[in-house]
Amino acid sequence: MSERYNIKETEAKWRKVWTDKKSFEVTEDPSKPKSYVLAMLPYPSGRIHVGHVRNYSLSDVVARYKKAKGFNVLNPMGWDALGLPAENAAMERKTHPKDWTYENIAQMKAQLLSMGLAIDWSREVATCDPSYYKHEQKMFIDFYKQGLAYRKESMVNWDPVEDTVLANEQVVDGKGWRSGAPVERRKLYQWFFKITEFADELIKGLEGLDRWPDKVRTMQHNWIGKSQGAEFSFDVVGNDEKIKVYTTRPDTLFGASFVGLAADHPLAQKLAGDKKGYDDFIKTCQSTGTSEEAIEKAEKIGFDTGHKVAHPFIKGKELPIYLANFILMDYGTGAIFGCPAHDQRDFEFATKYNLDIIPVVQSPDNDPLPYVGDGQLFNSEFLNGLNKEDGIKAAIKKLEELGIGKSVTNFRLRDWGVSRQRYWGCPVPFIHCDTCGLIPVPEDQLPVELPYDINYDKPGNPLDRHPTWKNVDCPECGKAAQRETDTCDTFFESSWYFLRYLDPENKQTGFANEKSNYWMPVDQYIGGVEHAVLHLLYSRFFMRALKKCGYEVPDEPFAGLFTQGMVTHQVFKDKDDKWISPAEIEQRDGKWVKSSDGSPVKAGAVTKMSKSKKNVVDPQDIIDTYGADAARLFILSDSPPDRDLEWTESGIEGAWRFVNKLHRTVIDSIADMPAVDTPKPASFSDKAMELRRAAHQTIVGVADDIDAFHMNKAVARIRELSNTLSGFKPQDDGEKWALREGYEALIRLFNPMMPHLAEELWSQLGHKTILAETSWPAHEEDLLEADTITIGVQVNGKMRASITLPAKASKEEAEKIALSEKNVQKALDGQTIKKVIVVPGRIVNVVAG
RNA sequence: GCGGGUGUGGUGGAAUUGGUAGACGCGCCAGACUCAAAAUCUGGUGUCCGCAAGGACGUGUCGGUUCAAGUCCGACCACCCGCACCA
Repeated sequence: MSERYNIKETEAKWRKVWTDKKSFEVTEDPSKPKSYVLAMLPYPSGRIHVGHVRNYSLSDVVARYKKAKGFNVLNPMGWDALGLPAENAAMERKTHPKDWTYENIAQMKAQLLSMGLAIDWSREVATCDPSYYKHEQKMFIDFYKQGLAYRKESMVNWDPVEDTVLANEQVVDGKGWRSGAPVERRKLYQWFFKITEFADELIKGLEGLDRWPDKVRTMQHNWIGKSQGAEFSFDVVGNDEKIKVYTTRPDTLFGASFVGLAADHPLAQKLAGDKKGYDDFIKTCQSTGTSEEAIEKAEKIGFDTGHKVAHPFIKGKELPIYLANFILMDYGTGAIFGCPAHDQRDFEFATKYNLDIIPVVQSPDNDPLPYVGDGQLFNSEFLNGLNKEDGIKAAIKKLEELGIGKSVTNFRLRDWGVSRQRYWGCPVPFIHCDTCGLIPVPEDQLPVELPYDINYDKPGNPLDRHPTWKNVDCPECGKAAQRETDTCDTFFESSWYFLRYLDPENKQTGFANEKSNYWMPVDQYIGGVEHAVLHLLYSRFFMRALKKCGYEVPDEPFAGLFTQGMVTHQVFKDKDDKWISPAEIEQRDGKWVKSSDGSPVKAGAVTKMSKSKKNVVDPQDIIDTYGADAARLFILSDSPPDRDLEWTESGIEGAWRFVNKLHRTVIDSIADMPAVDTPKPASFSDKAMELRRAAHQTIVGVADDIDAFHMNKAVARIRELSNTLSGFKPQDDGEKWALREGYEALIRLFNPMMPHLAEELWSQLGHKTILAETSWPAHEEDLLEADTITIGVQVNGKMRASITLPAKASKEEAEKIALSEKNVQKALDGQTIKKVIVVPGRIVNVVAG
């Protein structure tokens, strides 16, 4: 009987071996194909969560697998260390964002190390380090010089009590999360990156990303939201003002019954500022959140300015001008014409304010209004009889002839607002001088470092009220000037970090071009689907922007992308209807009760892990109890990686049992195996051949599954082969040899998932090499085909029997065997056979009647 | 509101992309070992009828195409996620 597997000691032993041998540290090697495997870098919150374990288990499988397949694999790790949570923690716990962050990094690094990841830690970066953000300050200035960074006024959520800008997530039910005061919308001067300059290129680039999930490409496509339409101006009746509108449906212009302006449209104040109720209306609009969701969901309200515009096509017709809360100043021109008969929102608005609803498009199926589909135009003078497409063209042509409009391409994509009025971010490297204006910080004065001595006693931005930090001499004229106190959105850091890994020693100039040329683009990027748009789009924008500034980078940063699903867990409530952690409960007689006092517990839905619902599992507890291999295995089993994974106690226990069982059966089987490197026998028994086929088919199957990210299927195959091997009792030398061959293959196949156990067993089997430096097992082509197969036989499409026949049997043979089967005869019951369909290797279907 | 996704046994999920639905795992049931328990091992396990052989039903719902549909087409239903200052 073998000794029990000592997981803790063994796992630590092998991690030390990998570290000592620097197994995962790499350099550029042009003689080998490279593979840059990258997991999204974590935010250092303090503890790793199960989502991290899933992410890094996946990237580790890919990294180890690719390495075994002969690739020069780079798999780095770093810390997305700037951001809001550090400041919240600092305020709550009277600590400093920097101290809090670095403590968290130390803790989380220890946790990640315990997972046994094949990471090149020599390249580790933390984005809060001035040696990191120095480079982005340089980039920021480069962007500015190329016209890719600029300042303009923009709307923010403003907390009037805290005197600060609020993130959308800090707005709860329209109120500041801390102060509880109703949130206002305010305009502020802010920095923007001109992502819209590349809108078209970013759409076109999506076509080439064939190793990205379709859904992410679709989401980005829709996010950029290219639309073709017309822009034209209405004359305001009674004064010289013009209102420029954007529309994708100029063909419905004869159905227009009003013109709508965004509440913050430049003309709004002028047209309606003196009217009764205007201030209240603006206030109501400002109390709505700034998120698109909040605006779209809010009840559609309007304000009649009392002014009118002239219809450009219909002489003498005038349309009322309304302010409306559903019109976005950021999209199009911030003004629309409303055609209630053919637009859902306009329809609701017109119904509410009793405006005309004039149908001009005939629905072929007489659909009810509003009808947004294609159809023949009517009530539309020169457009009558045309369809939508031709109508749009004709309407634009007319607008052009009248000299009031033109065809335009519009994007939903807005420029990226990067200003944050917070401390724990990369300082925007600019100086405001009363004489010289806005001046970039000279390169030799970079980085602009964050001051350490700050306080959170007062509301607002700590940089803004710091006694000395913002005082600086103007680099141009030398007079007293002030630093920009805005910091950057933390998406800035994550937009280029994968370049920073490529040249870790070079702290001065960022990334060297030769090195980035070797490693870029990232071959396999892995992370949460929640980044489908922002982070992944910003990174794509960055490559193009950097290129424009002369940096040598590819257009597309990530050649392959995989987005993993969330990790979920069941939620529970105690007898007082309060959320209760799964760690505090247990099952007794099939019912959930609180462990401490046996009181009843209600089981709820399976949802995303969240602290507030207390359904969070700490992976460190799991690793400490079951070991890293079991944790990794569980998370890779069962659920396909792109779908949500439900965390269950029984699941992790099952994985742990398998780890132990593998260890036990391999150790117990050593006695049945020949010594390591025993030459292959000349011949094998049928039983041995069957075993060898199973092993070789599994080698190919697991590789295919990993290539396709079907880790759950790869694990299932490994378990199948393990079951086959553990039930095999060898009788002769050939069978013994086949058993060793099978186990050695098995160990190499599960090495990417359970690397500690694999190394241990590999060494127990007598190998002096380590698996981290051992190749993927080779397969023999002629062992991939079975010699007999079993296929089904249908009669009139219903399964009636299954037959076993040689794999190479002809159609005729298959038909003959099928028809002679007694259940087939019975099902035929003397009917005439009309047709027999034979799909070789698949099925026989007898059609009779 | 807009956009995206998912739906198969008690349960997580397989199904070579139109060809034996339920691989593999979890759970459950029975048995072996044990004074007992744990661990481990063996067998069973979609539902209904049947002692069995076997039969009927079965992939969210309804309809269609096909020799053959979880897979293709049409219409619905339910749930989940994202929406630009969370990372």
